[in-house]
Amino acid sequence: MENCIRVRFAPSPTGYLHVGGARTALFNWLFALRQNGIFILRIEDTDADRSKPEMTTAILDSLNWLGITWNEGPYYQSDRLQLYREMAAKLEKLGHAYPCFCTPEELRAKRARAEAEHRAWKYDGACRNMTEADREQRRAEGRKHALRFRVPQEGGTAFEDLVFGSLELANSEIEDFVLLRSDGQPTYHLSVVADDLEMKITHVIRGADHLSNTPKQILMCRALGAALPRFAHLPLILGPDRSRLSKRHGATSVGAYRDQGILPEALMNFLALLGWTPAGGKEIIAPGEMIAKFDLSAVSKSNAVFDPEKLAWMNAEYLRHMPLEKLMPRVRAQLAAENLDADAFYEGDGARAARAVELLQTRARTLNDFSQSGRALFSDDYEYEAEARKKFWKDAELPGLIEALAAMLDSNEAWDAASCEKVLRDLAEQRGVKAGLLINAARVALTGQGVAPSLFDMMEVMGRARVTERLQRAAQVMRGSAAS
RNA sequence: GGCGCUAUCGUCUAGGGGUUAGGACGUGAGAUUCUCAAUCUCAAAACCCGGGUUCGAUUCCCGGUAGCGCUACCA
Repeated sequence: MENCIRVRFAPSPTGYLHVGGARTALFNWLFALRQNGIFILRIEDTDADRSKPEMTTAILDSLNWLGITWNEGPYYQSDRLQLYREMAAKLEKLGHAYPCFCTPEELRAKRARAEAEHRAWKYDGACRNMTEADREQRRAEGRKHALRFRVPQEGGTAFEDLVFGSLELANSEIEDFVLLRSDGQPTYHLSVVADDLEMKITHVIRGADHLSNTPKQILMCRALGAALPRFAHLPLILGPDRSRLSKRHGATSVGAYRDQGILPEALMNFLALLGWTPAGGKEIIAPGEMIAKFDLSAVSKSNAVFDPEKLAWMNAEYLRHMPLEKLMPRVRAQLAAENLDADAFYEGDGARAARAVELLQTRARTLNDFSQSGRALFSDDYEYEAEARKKFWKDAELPGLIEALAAMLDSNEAWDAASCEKVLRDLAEQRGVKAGLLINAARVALTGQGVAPSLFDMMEVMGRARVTERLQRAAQVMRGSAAS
């Protein structure tokens, strides 16, 4: 396995897993599976102030929920500080790094001044060419120092990105960046290179926000005499206003979509299509097919706006086409979260519970719809929507008609959708009213809503006792509100 | 500001020197109908601008513009 492909996803636990991170994880995962490689999870928690352990848990949960699995890790950078210090020491010994005694305050001041004078600011190398004697003296004074990388002043750094193609940056554009903070903590640039090298990462697949960091990391690899990994940068995911996705765009975390009733397979499919088009152009695509078709060279170079509308459509698509036996457990879990129990409601008749779910299936956009707009199919505790009452209960004859309907249904021999429909249509004809009047009024009676599945299908599922009871109750309510 | 990257319908995208510039979401209209979905049909909707190369550019090159990224002792 010497030439094995190795990739990693390296989130920092400073927040929840957002959709951009999830997409990066997904592409790494797809690539690893496609190439028969190893997918490593690494937690970049070197910023002790901003990292939160509970965020790590949340990130792992989100990845698990999405079905993105890893072969190694999670590794924690905070456990690997020794490695970074050793690498820093090696770079310093080789003359590729030097101590910098400038304090953050001094640097901030210089930067502010440069900005005020509209000059471009880059670390000025104040400590770059300090003599060893000077360094010793400062150390003797007890002054803390950071360690900076000595960037070559000549030439440029070029690399071939698997997505963006050949790129080059003049070294003069790169400042002597910090490797080790004055408290001895490594910075991102150090730890990322140390880990990618030590973990023998072959392909660095990450967000395009790291594009401009890449030359720095390449310079470090070269200084160390190490082989370079390949790089593939992914275009960023933007909010509807084309700015980088952030909290103010509403739901951006994977967990938020889970809470909205989005299916993990729908979110995965949707994310896969953000920046990548599988050959063949089919949009609904199962993980196995994604893996088989995944190709970094087919990844787009331009940023993509996250469109929740399309996600919603795709989720509905998954909901509609999911086999009932797969859907049921998810709906049960969703109902349970709302303290509803389909099986108890249907007295243990699983087939009827499933039939109820089926009625809602083509109409549901999210899993949450089953307990929300579908509530009356799983609970006797539901409310009549004011708008529905206003629209469908306004006819003065309705209370009598609905009571008659209840009575006729109650005494009708058969109980199925077709016979319920016949009873209702016969009644409508007898009384000389349109069937639609009764149907719509009855729908509101049975569900409290103007919008619901087909009335007769619902009657069949709910059963005689419940239907007649709900109709009678509705007639009472109609009378009550007419009187008041 | 400096440096870099990117640029096809509102959005995700396909395509590519000669095409009626294709698909999907969304939008509009219609069919169906017990409401709403689903389903089916149809429609409107795009090559950022300016130069060059070429018989011919949306496609290739250059410039502009715009958007985004980086510009931390954040990652």
